[in-house]
Amino acid sequence: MESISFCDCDVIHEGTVEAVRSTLAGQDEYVRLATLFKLFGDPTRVRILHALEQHELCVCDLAALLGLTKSAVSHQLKALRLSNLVKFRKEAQVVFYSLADDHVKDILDIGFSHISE
Amino acid sequence: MESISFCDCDVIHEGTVEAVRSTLAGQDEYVRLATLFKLFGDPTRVRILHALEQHELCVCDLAALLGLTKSAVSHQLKALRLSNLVKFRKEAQVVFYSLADDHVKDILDIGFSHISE
DNA sequence: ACATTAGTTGAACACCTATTCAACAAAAAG
DNA sequence: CTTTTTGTTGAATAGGTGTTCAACTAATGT
Repeated sequence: MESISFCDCDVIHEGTVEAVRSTLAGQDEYVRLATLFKLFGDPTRVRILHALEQHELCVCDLAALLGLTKSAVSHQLKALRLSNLVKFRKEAQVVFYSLADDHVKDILDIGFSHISE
Repeated sequence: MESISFCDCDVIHEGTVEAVRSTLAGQDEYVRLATLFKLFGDPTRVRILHALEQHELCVCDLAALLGLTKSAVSHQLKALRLSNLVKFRKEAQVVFYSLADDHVKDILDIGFSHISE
């Protein structure tokens, strides 16, 4: 019993596992990747993002469009803002939100194309 | 006060909102979209998917590679299987998992390219 | 037959998350 | 100045999620 117990089983395909291991990224990268996709993993947020893909909108516009409270929209926009998926400009007391860059649209598009098959 | 209260505010840019509304998909589509992205929204699952992108692996391989129990891996693989993101073949008592199609790799790639900027 | 191993499963647990509510700041309008 | 409205925020609550644990099946080997 000299084997280091990485897991609860005798390892099977050692060569393959080591080959794959050398190609994997660090844990941090997967956390960042998951954090990104998690933002697309909520119906309300993808609706907000898809709406903003069409046109810049203020918080009230989004609330009216999606049937939500301003508070709910604002909370979600904060999450999207902190991850740099949306940007905003302030005009008087109205805050207009829009997509931060084309990457967001690309991710939405690839998702749409996947679910329609 | 004859206005229908879609939300807790007087609506602002009615024309824009209606224009955007006509381009949006049904709620079901956003739920499906979010369900898809949610599967990529967990560090363990994206590590599994990225490993399977390199080579097909059995449950023990994945457990050893990622430092997880077989149970934890199996639970995640079940979720990925039910959404048709991975497929499997059984050889004796060993179950080999691999990516279901190239779409999975495409989604991972676009995610990686987004976080590296 | 019996023991061992790969894999699955359901329940339990702790943790996270999305919406609601109430309170608040800031700008506009009266 | 006072009121109204957009927008943000923090606390609270309810629902969802990932891992662990124990029990189980199926296939292998002795």
